[in-house]
Amino acid sequence: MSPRPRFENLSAERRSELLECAANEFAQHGYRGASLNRIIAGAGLSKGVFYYYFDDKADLFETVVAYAFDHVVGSTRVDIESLDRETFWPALQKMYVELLPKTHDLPWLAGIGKLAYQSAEDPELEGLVARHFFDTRQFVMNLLQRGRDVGAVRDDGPLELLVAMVFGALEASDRWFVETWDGLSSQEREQIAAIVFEATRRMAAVDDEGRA
Amino acid sequence: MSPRPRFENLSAERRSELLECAANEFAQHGYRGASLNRIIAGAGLSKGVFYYYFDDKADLFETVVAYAFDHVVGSTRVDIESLDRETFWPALQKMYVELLPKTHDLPWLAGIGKLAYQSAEDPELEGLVARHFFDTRQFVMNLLQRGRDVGAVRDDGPLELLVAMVFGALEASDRWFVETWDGLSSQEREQIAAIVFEATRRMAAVDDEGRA
DNA sequence: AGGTGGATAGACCAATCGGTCTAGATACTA
DNA sequence: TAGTATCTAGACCGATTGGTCTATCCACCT
Repeated sequence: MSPRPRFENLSAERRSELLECAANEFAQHGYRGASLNRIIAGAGLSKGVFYYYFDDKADLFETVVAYAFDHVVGSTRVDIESLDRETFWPALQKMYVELLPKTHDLPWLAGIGKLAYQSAEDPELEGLVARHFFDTRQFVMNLLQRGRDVGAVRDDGPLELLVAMVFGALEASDRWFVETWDGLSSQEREQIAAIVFEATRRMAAVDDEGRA
Repeated sequence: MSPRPRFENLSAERRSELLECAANEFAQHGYRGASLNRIIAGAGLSKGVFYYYFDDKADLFETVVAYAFDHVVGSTRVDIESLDRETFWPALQKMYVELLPKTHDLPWLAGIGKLAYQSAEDPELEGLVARHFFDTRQFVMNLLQRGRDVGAVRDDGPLELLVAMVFGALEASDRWFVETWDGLSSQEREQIAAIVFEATRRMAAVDDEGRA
């Protein structure tokens, strides 16, 4: 009865086709606005087969969110404890530039991330996406807390606020990047990515680090 | 036949009740996800009276957006040309702290702003909200461009990118503020508002200004 | 050949969607 | 009192929604 094990039996292509088709629909129209019928038709499935693999719309949404989060957090591994005052920001920069191309290759990723963020408050979805969202948020919180402990991150305000602002700025830059990506040379991309990171660091770093 | 003049005849209470009810619904569920029936019922109107005052859902949405934008831009007047290197950031700070309480009193404001932002790409809504959105964006662009001209704003990247990041960070901080507002003393509010502004300024200011 | 369970297709359902239309209430004018 | 314009109410419409159910097909086993 549980849909997930069944779904794993599907061929990887059909799985990812459905998931990315759904991700696009969700990213474009939001959870409620997304049409399940459109997703199913778009992925070339019949009603029957969809409901054979999934319980309902919410189940699909959770799977999509998990799929998206796996793409991101699955590719970022950092040993927080090993970071110190000197290595903190360079390590984050490395993480950022490695992660950035993904948001272009998988343009729905940013959309789903934003959607998970805002739908964390939707009562109908509460608890479904909460875990994934909470995990990621917790990871970033731990990261910045470590930054504070080693004296690399400012500590003159609530940590949650700082996390929110960093997320917000990076999300906005991602959106800009996705729109502009094709018109940029790889050289420009690197250059601008450096600017984005540096600007974000200025916002979050302690005063001493605020200078280049 | 045009709905706007008629709508102006309604009592101010019923007008704002409908508009804010609609704003909440739109902010929560997005344009497509918002239920017109729910809005109408929530505002205590009948189908007939609604369609007597409005053409359709899109018309209502545009009115709501205009209502929200008026609240914001109507209360901010700044003579861009008069800003110079010394007065630039202080003037913006004054603007910010005056604007901030509004996002608490009118919590749907931030939601509508974000919605207008993202629905500017929805083909069905194109042109409807575009003007309001474009005007505001243009205003901020002009503002930061002036900042560049007088040497107060960094100019090592695309201006659009900088605007996007500033918007993103401030929007995120707004969201945090709305959630946390009630638990803060007015003293804490001022203090944190100062931190938020200072962090944002660090991101956008030229290096010399990055220091307190 | 007959049986069994995984997989698939699509007709079908009640509920809801945005939107239309008619009937009537109210109020002012002639 | 009859007429007219401004409102208000809600029944009603076709389309679409998320979701159910039955029939069939196919592979494998005996």
